[in-house]
Amino acid sequence: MIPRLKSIGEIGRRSQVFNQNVKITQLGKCGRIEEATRIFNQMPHRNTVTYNSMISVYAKNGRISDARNLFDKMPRKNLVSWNTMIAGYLHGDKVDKARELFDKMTQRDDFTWTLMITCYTRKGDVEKARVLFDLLPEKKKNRACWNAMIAGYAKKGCFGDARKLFDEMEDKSIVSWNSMLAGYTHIGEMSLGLRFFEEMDERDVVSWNLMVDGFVNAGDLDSAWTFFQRTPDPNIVSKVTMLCGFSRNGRIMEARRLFDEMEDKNVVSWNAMIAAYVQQCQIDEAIWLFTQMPEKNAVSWTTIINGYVRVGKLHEAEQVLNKMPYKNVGAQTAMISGYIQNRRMDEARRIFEKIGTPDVVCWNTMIAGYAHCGRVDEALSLLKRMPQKNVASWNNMIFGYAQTGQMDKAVAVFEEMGEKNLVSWNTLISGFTQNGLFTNALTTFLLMVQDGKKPDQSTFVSGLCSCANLAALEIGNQLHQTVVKSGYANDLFVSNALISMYAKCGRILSAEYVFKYIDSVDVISWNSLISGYASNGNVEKTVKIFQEMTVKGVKPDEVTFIGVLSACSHSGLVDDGLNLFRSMTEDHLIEPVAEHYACMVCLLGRAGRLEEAFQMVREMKIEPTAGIWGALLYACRVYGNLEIGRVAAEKLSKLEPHKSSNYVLLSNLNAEAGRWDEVESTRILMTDRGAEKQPGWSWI
DNA sequence: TATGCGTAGT
Repeated sequence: MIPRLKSIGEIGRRSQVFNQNVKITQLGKCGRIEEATRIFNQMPHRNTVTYNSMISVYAKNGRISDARNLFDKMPRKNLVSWNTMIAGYLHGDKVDKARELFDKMTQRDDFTWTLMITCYTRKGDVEKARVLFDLLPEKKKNRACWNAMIAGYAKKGCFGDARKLFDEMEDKSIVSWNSMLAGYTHIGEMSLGLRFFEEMDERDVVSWNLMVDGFVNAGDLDSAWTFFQRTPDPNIVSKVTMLCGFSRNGRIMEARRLFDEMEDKNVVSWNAMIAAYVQQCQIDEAIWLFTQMPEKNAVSWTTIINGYVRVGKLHEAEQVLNKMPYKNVGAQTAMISGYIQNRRMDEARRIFEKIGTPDVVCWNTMIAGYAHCGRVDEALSLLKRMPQKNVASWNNMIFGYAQTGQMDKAVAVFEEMGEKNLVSWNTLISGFTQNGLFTNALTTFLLMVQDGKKPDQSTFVSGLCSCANLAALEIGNQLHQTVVKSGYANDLFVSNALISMYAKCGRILSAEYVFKYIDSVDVISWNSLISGYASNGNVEKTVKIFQEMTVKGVKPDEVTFIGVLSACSHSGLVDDGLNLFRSMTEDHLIEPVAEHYACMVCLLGRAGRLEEAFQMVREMKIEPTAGIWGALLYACRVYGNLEIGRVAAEKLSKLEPHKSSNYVLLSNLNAEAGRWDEVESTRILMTDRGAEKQPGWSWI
């Protein structure tokens, strides 16, 4: 009797453990980690599967350290426990940790190998993945390993290597075909993708989804929609893919219709819909959906925090973060970005320091924050502390140095870093351009192309801007041809840079030609053309285009007025200039900046109306810059006004103590007035301050 | 009932 009773108890206990294990896994799949944890903690008996399930739940929900703690303290590990922990590291992007466990294992199965290979391919390190693949004994090489390796190559765009393995593979599965297809669609090679898709022996819903996603990413929403509608049995992923396609193209109504028609909504589809509204800054609708959704996960909370950050409601974002049941790194990073966007670096830093193990995105956000506000030293000290840097970490540092004009250090970082991506090159090139090192910018452009990188919008804009400033028409022309060949001819930013380049190289008709062929011009296009005519000295055309712009309902901005006012100044149209200046402040409510004042001082000064110019400088709301005093001093020199000239020279000697031209102007002014003693003292002052006159250098 | 390969959401 007694043994039988005991065994019934045993059976009951086992089935209870079994059921609870299932429950833990199910809860984990819905992101209900707290409930899973509670069940786990309250279980009177646990077996190895219980621990493995709980580890997997933690790892897949971003709580990798909780997973590891459990792994370390569990009583009896089996091979699945080790594999699950490696899978956790794969999920959390921690290759080194995964490799550490992999190396410690005394026994490995096909799961172990596939996991480790995938760890490397996710990082794009196909070489290391291939080493493992080749090390793997033939009898353990199953389809999953092959597929992982093929997918690794394909995603990196190594179609040759992928195809070679694919052709070698004997028992191809639908996953093998889809892995190849994903390579094409991911890179945006949609014509190759389409050809491969048509060659496929069998297709499943994933194949169709890949095509839809590929077309969405390529911006071809019509084809995406066609493929979506042709999909035999669209699943939730198909619908979310299409929904995001609409959302990314601002077609929120169509996205919403798709969402409303979905009968099988899950947490991802809710999150996607919420994200769509966040992207449109329709935070109220996002919040409404958030309150309505049946299950929320970390992504839902993070999306809402991001939404509030986007519309500048930091206080609300803080409240959401406080209410969030388990604050993951992603959500805290969203909050950090919010503080950074509002220049509240100390608060950003406080949150950052509280996070136990910030991930690479979080570190990079912080570093980028410091770089953007010019606090490069703090950025650098974080970079040094960072356990694992990626390309973006280094890129942020390059950006920081470029921002603060330290191009030598930017170059040093660029040379020190290992793998460089397009952003690394672009950051360096635009850094050179912004710091006036135009030749370096163009040389780097060339090196980049030689390195096999394809220039993009940003590269072309920097390159063209450099040509503009160097008046390098020939290179500019070559760049224009490359722009057309690379398919950026319809890009607004590139077109604007082309207008500017042609205008500054004196080819105003070419500039106008580019302007005419832009689909929808923006204020920058108009400004480029206006400044182009202004700097070519054609005041009639400048004003005419300005009028055309206003007639077409484009609102001029401060740059527009710099162009128009400088044209007036060059042509001596004093009254027109004064009227425009008044219209700018009174009709267009544009607060004048230093450049506007410099134009006005120049305008009045050239006309000899020095008193008015001086009065304008004294009455300006902002601190006069060296450029403004310089313009005044120059005018005083021309008209021999010693009194105002001295004031201007005095200010200039404080603002630019090392610039020789300032002293030369004052000295010439004194000489014309016959004040030879002053001439001498100015020259002594100039030598004392170390301002050397450069031969052949003129103020203009 | 726990772990791997191809598709969706921050």
